[in-house]
Amino acid sequence: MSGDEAGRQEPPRGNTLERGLQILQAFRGPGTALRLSEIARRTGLPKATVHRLTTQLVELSLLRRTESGLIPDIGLFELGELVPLKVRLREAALPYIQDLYEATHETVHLAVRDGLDVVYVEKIRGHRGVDVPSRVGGRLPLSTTGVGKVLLAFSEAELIDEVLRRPLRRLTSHSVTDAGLLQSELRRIRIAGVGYDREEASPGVSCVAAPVLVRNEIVAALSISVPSQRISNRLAPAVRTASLALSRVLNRMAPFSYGG
Amino acid sequence: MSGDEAGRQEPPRGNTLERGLQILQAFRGPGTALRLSEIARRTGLPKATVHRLTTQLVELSLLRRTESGLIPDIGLFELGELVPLKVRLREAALPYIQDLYEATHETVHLAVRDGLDVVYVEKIRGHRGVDVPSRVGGRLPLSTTGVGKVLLAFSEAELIDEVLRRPLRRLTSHSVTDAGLLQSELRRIRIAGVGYDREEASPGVSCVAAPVLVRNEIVAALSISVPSQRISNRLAPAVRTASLALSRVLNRMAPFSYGG
DNA sequence: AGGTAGCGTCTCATGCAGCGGAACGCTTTC
DNA sequence: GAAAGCGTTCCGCTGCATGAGACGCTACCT
Repeated sequence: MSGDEAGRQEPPRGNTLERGLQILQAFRGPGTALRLSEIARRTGLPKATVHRLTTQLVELSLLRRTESGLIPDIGLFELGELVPLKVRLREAALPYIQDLYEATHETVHLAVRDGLDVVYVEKIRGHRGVDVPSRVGGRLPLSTTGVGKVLLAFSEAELIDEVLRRPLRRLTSHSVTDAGLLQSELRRIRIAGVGYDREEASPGVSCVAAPVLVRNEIVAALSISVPSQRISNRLAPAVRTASLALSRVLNRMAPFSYGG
Repeated sequence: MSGDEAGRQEPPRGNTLERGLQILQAFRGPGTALRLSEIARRTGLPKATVHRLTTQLVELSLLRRTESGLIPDIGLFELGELVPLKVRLREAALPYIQDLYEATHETVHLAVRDGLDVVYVEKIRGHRGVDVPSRVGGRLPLSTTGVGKVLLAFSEAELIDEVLRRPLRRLTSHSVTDAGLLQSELRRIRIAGVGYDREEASPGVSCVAAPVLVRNEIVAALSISVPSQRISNRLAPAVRTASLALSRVLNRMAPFSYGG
């Protein structure tokens, strides 16, 4: 008999949509352009299948062929801009983000929570701003960033417990990995209305973050990231002012229109 | 016209990916949240099919159910941020866009060409900036906007002819609809290195645009939009400066990395 | 009350389109 | 010349997508 005792293989779930998505998500890893075989490797799909599906995706303008492989194309970008979470929230927040940038000339972030992750919605940077490794559309654990800790601090106790129960991931040597420490820090954040990140996500970079609350529910967080030596106590009031102003504006909008 | 082959009406091509995309694209129209029946109407797909596919899309985090209908969800946003055209180009351009904003405090646009359309890649706005109806990810005809005319002016003669051959769309009473007029304006743009839009896309709004050229090929355009009464001759040099600086930076990057 | 229109959901027989192992032709590398 | 990697194509099997239609529900009319 053939030794297929492993039974490892997924029962062939013929879900075309899911497979198409798998292929697109393969581009989340390192590298910009991927060759067909590389996609097959990352997704675990047979080469012939990847070939067929990518051909379709190219026709739909979601992927594009270049000499160095396939890359996500403009159609995918247009789809992404249909998401109210992104569009509406960003639109409302942008003027306040600009104020913040102009007052400090540092890198500004706008982020929301999804599951146990921070997802960055906007990132504004000038020439002088530090280039933190965050990416719009990228994810990081809640416990390792300024915005993450703020988003967590104002969430329901349930979610906080969930995070504390799990092992805390470490991005730098300064990352908080002790549950007790994190817990007391969350308490401090709730009182102060501001959270800090001291090189916990990226070496040499500190940041100050504040919550955006709508009807007492947290919907987003704003932050400023600076090289640690440039940290100053005039940053917190600036971030706090912006987050309060944005909160006030969002209160007047319909909840679903910003993705809540 | 008669060159069309017999296949007049699409026989039911069982292309799941295409249908999934159709459903997502239904959200391009007016309205944020769509009910299932409305999606069926817009796409022309049977209700049962839409039901099945939307269920899958929800599982994949591309759509989300709300009480007022389905809306695009965070997963779709994340996919959109995988597109180098958006990410790389934006990343490189952002500092210069910020300079431009800070110098003028007006609404700044970054756009590229796709086919015969302008596609907006970035839009930065403060409190004072006019709220033009453009949307990031949105499309407008090349001939009706400042960025569009600049993108066209520096394209191959082939493309220009193609546009001139077709009827020119009109967005306001000031829109250029005469091919001869447009042609001479394109010539002026090529000489001056700057293009103008005098209420041709939106009533009361004028704008100044400049090309971003890499190795003598146009890859994008920058613009500033202002209420017509605020138009001033110090805008053109500012836009020109930014576009030249950005061009210089992009020259040092690999072509495919910004979607070229 | 009934009547109607709209909504989302679920079923199920049918057949066709997705499936993927395998073979192919090509280039590059050793 | 062999081997390894690439993208492409073939083709028979079958499992899944398909969509008409029934169903239950709510809302809003008579």
